[in-house]
Amino acid sequence: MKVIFLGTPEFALGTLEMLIREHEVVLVVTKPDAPKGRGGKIAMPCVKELALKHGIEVYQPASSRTDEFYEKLKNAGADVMVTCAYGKILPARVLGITKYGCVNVHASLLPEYRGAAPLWHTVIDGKTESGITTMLTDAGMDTGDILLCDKTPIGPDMTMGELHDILAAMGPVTLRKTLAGLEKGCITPKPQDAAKATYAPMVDRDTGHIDWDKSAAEIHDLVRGTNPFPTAWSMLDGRRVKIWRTAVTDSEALPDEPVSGPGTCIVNDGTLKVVCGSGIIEILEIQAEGSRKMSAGEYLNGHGAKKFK
RNA sequence: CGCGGGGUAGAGCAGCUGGUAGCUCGUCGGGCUCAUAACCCGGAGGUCGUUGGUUCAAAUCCUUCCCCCGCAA
Repeated sequence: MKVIFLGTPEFALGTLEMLIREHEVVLVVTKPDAPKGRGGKIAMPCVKELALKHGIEVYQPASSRTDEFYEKLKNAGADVMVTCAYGKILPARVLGITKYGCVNVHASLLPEYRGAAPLWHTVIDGKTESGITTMLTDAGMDTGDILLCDKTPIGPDMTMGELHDILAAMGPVTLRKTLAGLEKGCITPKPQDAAKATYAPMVDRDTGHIDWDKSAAEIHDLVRGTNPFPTAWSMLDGRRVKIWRTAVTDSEALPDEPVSGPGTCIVNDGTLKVVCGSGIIEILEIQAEGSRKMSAGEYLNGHGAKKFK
């Protein structure tokens, strides 16, 4: 099939690769180049790099609501549009310009976790299962009819980054089946059960701010759900630290003396544990500002640890 | 030039109002012990990121470059 691909970040890479290999990608639409990283150097989306490597035309509009956008996509003469983490909403009139409509590859089990950041929220909420859902894009936010869905389990210590990689690899597989099914006409789109819908808003720095009043399990889920970005963080004795990896301790090994509430550190034998609203969490990997990430043991060799705030 | 912190023994840090370096962990040897990742004693290990300069003397002040990181976008 002739395909227009709309996507931006790394998550979309595998899917685009599959399309290039097995279909004819006539146009790649991605976000404009933007300042990135320290120093604010301008960088192109990685989807663009891949497209250019294969000599595919790249279109980077600032807005999708213009006539130019509409004309551009319509004139590409594609059979289907595929979106995968594009990052912009498509106006309804654009959705109808291709024979098979617009297929979205979404990283959650719809109708759960509609929206921009399903990967993060799935892990942060402590879910034990996720997957890839392909759907027919409609005017709403991930509200279209479901085509296919593949599931994958989430381990108790899996990070958002790990889930990202798993689902990024599953995306092309599910999409391949979806496109084949659409072509043969053997897929029946199923409406979503709106009553079960949940929403996954964008994550930012503040998403990773640890609230020590929460339970050890909730904090553990936040830590892995924000790893490697935006990373869970807290203030430890007045300095900002990122918490990279944690473990929920099963024992209630409280010290003899009474502790002064959530956030209190328990340092023992090169291990760093923290009292939470309920339960105790062990910090395995930590990073102070201006320093690289290190094990709790290494950190304790050079720093003290009294109280998180 | 977006703002800022930092590069000192294998690891993490202190020293930085100038006088050839110290702490915790690890490591090596010895001791104690029924035993130990515990404890005691002792040792090895650093051209203090790089360049140039100031000075009788620089890890410590100024300068060049390289690298790491936090924040902001």
